[in-house]
Amino acid sequence: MGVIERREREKSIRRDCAIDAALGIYKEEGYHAITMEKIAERAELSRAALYIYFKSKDEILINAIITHAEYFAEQLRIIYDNREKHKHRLLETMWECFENYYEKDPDIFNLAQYFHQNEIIRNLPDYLRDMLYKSGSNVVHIQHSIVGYGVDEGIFIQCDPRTLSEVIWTSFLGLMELERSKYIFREKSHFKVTRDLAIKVFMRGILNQPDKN
Amino acid sequence: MGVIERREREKSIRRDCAIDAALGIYKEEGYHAITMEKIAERAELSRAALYIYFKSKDEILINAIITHAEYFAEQLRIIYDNREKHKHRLLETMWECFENYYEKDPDIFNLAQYFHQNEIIRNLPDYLRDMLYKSGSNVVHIQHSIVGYGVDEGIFIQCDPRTLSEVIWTSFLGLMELERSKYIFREKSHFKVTRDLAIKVFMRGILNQPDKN
Amino acid sequence: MGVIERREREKSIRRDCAIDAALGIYKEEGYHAITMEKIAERAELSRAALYIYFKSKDEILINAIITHAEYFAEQLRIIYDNREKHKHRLLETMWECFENYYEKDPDIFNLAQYFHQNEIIRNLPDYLRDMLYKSGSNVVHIQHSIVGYGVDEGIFIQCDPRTLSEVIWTSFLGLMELERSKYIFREKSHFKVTRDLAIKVFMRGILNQPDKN
Amino acid sequence: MGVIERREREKSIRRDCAIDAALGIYKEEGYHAITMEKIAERAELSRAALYIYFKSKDEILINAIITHAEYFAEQLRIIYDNREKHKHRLLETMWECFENYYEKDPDIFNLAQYFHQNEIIRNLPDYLRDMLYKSGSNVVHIQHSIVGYGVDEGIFIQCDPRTLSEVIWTSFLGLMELERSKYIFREKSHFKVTRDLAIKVFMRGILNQPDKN
DNA sequence: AATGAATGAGGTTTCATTCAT
DNA sequence: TATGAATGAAACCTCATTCAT
Repeated sequence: MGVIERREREKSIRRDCAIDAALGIYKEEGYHAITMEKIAERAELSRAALYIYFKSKDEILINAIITHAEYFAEQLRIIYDNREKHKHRLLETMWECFENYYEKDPDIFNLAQYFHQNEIIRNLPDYLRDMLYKSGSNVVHIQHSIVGYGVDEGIFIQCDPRTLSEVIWTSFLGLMELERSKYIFREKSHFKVTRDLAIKVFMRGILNQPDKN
Repeated sequence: MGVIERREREKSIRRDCAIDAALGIYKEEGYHAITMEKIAERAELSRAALYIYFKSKDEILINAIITHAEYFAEQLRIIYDNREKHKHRLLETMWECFENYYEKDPDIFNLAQYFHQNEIIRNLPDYLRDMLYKSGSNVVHIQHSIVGYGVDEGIFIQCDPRTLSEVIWTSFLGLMELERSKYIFREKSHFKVTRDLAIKVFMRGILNQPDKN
Repeated sequence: MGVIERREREKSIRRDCAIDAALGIYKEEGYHAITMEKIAERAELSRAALYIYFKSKDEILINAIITHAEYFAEQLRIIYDNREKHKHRLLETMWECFENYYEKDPDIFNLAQYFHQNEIIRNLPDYLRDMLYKSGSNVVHIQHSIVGYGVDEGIFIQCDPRTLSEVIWTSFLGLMELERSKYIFREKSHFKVTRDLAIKVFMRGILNQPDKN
Repeated sequence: MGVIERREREKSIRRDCAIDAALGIYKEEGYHAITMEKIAERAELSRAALYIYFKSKDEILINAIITHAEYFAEQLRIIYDNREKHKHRLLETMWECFENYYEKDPDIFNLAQYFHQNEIIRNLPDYLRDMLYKSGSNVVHIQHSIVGYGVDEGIFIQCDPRTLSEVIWTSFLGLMELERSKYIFREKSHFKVTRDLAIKVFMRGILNQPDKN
């Protein structure tokens, strides 16, 4: 038993190695540069060995995304569990959580967005699509719960909580996309300024009594 | 003379054909599926002929984006020129313009966002990067002007117009990114609902006297 | 008649233009870089127009070589015609002629050698091979005559004049090949020194009474 | 261990196969006809497999040249090591060595000359240029040593040995170039006659006391 | 006579994946 | 379990040449 367990653990370590390798490449050289050869090299494995742990290249990437999403879901759950405590700063707390998620690993965040595009998903085999879907649903579900609480408590404006949840997420996404395309449009230093204004505007729009804040 | 003119027109038509073909493929099969062979086939040209009209595959795509951006800039300019008339619905008018831009060809919009990513731009030859940059700057410039007007007139909250312009654009971008990843998260019909709430929230946050609207 | 003549002359000028263009490219960028497009551009003609004056790309190049060879043959003929005068410096005079030929246009000289390679010639259509052959024979023939005179007069060592003619030519060729590959083996400044020693050695080997010189 | 060794040997064999294939094509169809597809076909490998063993097409050819040059350098070294023994026939011995080198594989010899041309080298990546350069330098260096010995011992005429070494090499090169272009100018059978005269003339020019020989 | 447009054929290289060992 | 070797399939791009006008 001990042997089997150890093996399982080793296997799991190797999987993580490969996932990290893939992300490292994404970070340094971009999506196009992720090749099985490079992943293998970084993970100190042979290319063929990767296929022992993963069925395909996409599976590696999807796993990277899911791992990250799980962390995100956890953080959101913590907020929900302590919702009473966060009552007076619910929106800010959510944003901070989003930003943590992003900042923990901006590359993986972007990779996730990349994969969530229609085009990519369409060409995925079913089982990977399902993995992605489940992981995404989970996150969405907790977000809904938090926003639902905010609406119920009269913290947010009165509306359908699922929809509002999407709007909040949306406003964050847009900011990140701006950040992503910063190269072409704007100097980097300006980003924080834009972010701050975005939050301000947003709070004004969503909170029931923005003045109070 | 007539001959030269006709030739120019034909040439222009063929260029457009190629661009359309590329977009068609993007629409149906996604970015990765765009190959010179497929473009050629759709445009009813040989692969080699494409290289008469464009120096490279990227040039085709960049041209698609720029053409579209020019249309967008034009629409924005019209708004600016008639800013007095739009005074009472300035934010809505901008949003409608954004949506028109998006809806005129959602694929090209997405393609543009795709190309604006750091990773992609980094690997573009200088002359294409410049084309993209100029086209982008132009749009941004007009947006700034409109928002500047809104701030000056006290329609929008008091703040730096360039920053606010970015925030507005950002909020739209996020919505579009949600739309893009709709496949995984949500049923399509829900999009409009989310959109409407987003606008409402946003107007509340940006307009000086949201009640009046 | 005048019209026809003028046309002929114009045609001839255009041909020369194309030939010059091809050589210019060879000089500046090397054999691989010679493309019909570049030739056309330099000759201020369209690519298609080149095919009015020449049946193929090779024909242009072969013509370049032949034109140059004719000049060479002429110079050799002048030496032969004045052989009595050159009696006391016959070998030097020949070498000087070779060097003039080379220096007039080193690139075309090298191009000629290039084309004279088995591989290239084998793939030439018959009519071009014949042109090359005739032009080459002509040069060889005059060289033979000069060397024959040198042998008859006892200036050169006693041997078959055709063979000796080849040996002389050979010794020159080798030097040029060294020059051609100078990049890899040697600093340029050293070339003249090598040349001078080569001539000295050679005169010692060929002349009947080298001391006298 | 045995496994690793065997693998190494097999790998080496495959590399040689590819090199041989390339040379075979060069021999039969000329430089321009060398394509990766043909090499692969002859070496009974896939095109992609070639890229396991070599980084590029040029690398295959350069390797062919270097392998051959190493053999040449070895032969020259043997002469140098036994220089005392060869004292009375030093020049002839060198020539014989040159001819062996040439005859062992005339095609590779010609290919080497081809690559040593300025134009070709200019477009080579640095690491290949260096390989070529090192291999060439090595050969040149040993030649210099031998000729240096000949000059010191008073066998050759008194002069700078490096320069004389180049002159000797040059005279051989020229003969080979004649051979290469034999197709156009002369019947093959005549080559030996020319060669013999060339050597005779050359010995007369270079040796201190040609009569003695 | 002249040309813009078009193309067929071919070139090098890349990469995810498989398989024998 | 692990891997070195191998490959099929595809991608982008080039160029000499032809043809309709």
